[in-house]
Amino acid sequence: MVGSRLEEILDQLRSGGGRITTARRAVVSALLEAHGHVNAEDLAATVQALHPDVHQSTIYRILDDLERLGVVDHAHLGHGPAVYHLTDQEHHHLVCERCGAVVEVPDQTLAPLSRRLKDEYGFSLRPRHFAMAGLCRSCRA
Amino acid sequence: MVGSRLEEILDQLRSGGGRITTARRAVVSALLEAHGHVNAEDLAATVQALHPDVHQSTIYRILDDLERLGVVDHAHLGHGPAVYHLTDQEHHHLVCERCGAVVEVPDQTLAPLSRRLKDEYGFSLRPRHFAMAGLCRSCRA
DNA sequence: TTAGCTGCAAAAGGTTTGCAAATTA
DNA sequence: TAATTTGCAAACCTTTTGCAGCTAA
Repeated sequence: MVGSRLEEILDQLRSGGGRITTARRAVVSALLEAHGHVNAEDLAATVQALHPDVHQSTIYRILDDLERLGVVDHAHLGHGPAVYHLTDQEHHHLVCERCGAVVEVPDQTLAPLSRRLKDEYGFSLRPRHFAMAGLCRSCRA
Repeated sequence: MVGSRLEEILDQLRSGGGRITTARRAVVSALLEAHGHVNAEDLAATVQALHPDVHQSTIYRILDDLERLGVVDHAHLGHGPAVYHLTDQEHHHLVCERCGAVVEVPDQTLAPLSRRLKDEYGFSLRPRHFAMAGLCRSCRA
């Protein structure tokens, strides 16, 4: 149920010392609606449909706050703007360099690589933050 | 020998219908000197040390041309500017989200993942284009 | 009441573009 | 000479910031 997830997140904000404002409620709702990756502009459009005077800069600030709380993460899926999503909707992104299609892959697909990088380089992969580029099925000639 | 590699690349430019100019020669030299990833600004600094009036926009245009020729590739290693490198200096990048350290890993480390993504998703990974984020040995607490 | 948010406007950072002048082949 | 490149300035796009006013607690 989405409503309770909303309240859960707002509670996290509250207990992190934050205040519940219209803008914050709206941004979290929009993220929940988005069901995946959204960029700040689309998020703004969704929020502003109901609350026209929520400024884009406020949205960036809220996303920042949520990210600091660990509720939201963002990824760079190509040359355009970053995309944001709730951390419980996590998945890895494969982005087609030609057509821009985004393929989502589950955690366990990256797990072996992740283990190897840790063993060989002491590096803890956090593979959600950046997308992996390539060519999708239909674009690779 | 670097000089011949330079001529090789200039030949590629020529046979691609391009002209050899001071700016182009200087950018390719700077790329050869760089021995790895450089961002446009650093590249500009190197070029401008000898040719002060080569403009930054010219450098972007040349990098674009070289990329179209397949001689150069770029990657996004974090939130900052893109970094460029010659395609024969290819390697994958692991970037520490905390301290910015860049670890280079060889192709074959990514090969199993690459194979799997192709099998399961029909996706051809081109993993050089985007860096993989995480925490380096000294930063993971 | 008062710390914390927000709107606004302006700036920042990286990159791209239009155009006229310079240069290469 | 003709077509490409270049320098410059200005625009662009995404994101950040300073500040004064507003609002949740």
